[in-house]
Amino acid sequence: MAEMYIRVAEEENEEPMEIPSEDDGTVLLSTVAAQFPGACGLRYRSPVSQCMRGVRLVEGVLHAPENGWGNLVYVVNYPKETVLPDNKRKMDEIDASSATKIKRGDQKTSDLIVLGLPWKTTEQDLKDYFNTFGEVIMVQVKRDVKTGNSKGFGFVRFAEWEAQGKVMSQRHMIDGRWCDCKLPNSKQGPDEPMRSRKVFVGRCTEDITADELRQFFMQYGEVTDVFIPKPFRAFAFVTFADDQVAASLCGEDLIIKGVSVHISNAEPKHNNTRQMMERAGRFGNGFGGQGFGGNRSSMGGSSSSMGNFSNFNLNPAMMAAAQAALQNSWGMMGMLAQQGQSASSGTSTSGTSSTRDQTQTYSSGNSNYSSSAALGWGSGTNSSGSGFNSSFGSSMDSKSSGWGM
DNA sequence: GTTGAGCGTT
Repeated sequence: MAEMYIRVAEEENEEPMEIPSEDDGTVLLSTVAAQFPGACGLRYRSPVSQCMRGVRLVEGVLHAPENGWGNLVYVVNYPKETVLPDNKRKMDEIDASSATKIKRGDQKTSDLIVLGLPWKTTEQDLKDYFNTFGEVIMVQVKRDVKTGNSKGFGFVRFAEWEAQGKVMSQRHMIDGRWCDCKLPNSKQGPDEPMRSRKVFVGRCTEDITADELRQFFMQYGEVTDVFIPKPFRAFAFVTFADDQVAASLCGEDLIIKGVSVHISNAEPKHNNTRQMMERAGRFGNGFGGQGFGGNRSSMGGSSSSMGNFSNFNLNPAMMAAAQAALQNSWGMMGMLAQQGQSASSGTSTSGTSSTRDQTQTYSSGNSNYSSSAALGWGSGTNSSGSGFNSSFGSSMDSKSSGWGM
């Protein structure tokens, strides 16, 4: 497709500016932001539905609607104003979010996790499938060491960034099942603590599909994930590329397909050791976002960390115990309720929902427990943390925040 | 009916 121009304006009935597309017919968000600083996306009024529609945005690349860009006027989206206590920080955040940080050229590919693979899928199958998107330089299917059975997920790596972007932007039918490709947890970029990119969407009705949610929320900014629990539970999660967008929606009641849904903060998912460690740390003793494992640079500072441990009544042995307890998702309750039972997993899939027809029992080395009390350190109640509030407000470096939702 | 699946033996 040849280069062309699309018409972009700040408001629907303002005079549009012509913005160049790329050779492949896409438009870079950075190109838009060059004319409209701070822009985070585009929307347009659908001639058919007369509703505003979001333009698909993937990895900083805007994709034309189904029938091409046409002659429509596209309206610039900006992150919604958020109420923050001090102005300076707000300015910083707006600067950082203006798409200027999307540089082309230094975009290296990384492994992508492929979730939902059929048990029978082999590495050769994966390679054959993904080769249609670009040069595949690595595939893996993760298998149980003992049995050799597939664990139902794998990894793929492309030579080209563009292929990676394309693959992450869609779902994949592989050997008869829908699969999702995402950045693995280990590769998720640094994120400030307490700044979730994900929102909780309450009061959903069953007829609202994942795709409709994505289409709807695109008007506010790039949507990177949509999750609808299965079976139906009247809520969903929507993840944005930009935490400001997520924050700006919290507390709102929005109307989707005539249904009033309520947007609020997504509580951290509560099954990850690192997350729970940090949580536990804050909860119990005001040790702050540092966490126990301490793989961050700021920790090896001058005032010895051992000194800290004794101050807070934590010695390495206790940490090891805590670590062990937190390895399973029942935490301390699990330690008390050590009667091994096996549990079989339910099934659900992100994106457009599908069914995992092959049932699987996820049993790990440490047994699963029957106790049913989920640990309640979700809502950051507790007071003891005078040290807590002070610690995360300002600029702690945060490699992996553990907020990795 | 308002808080989610699964994440890498190197």
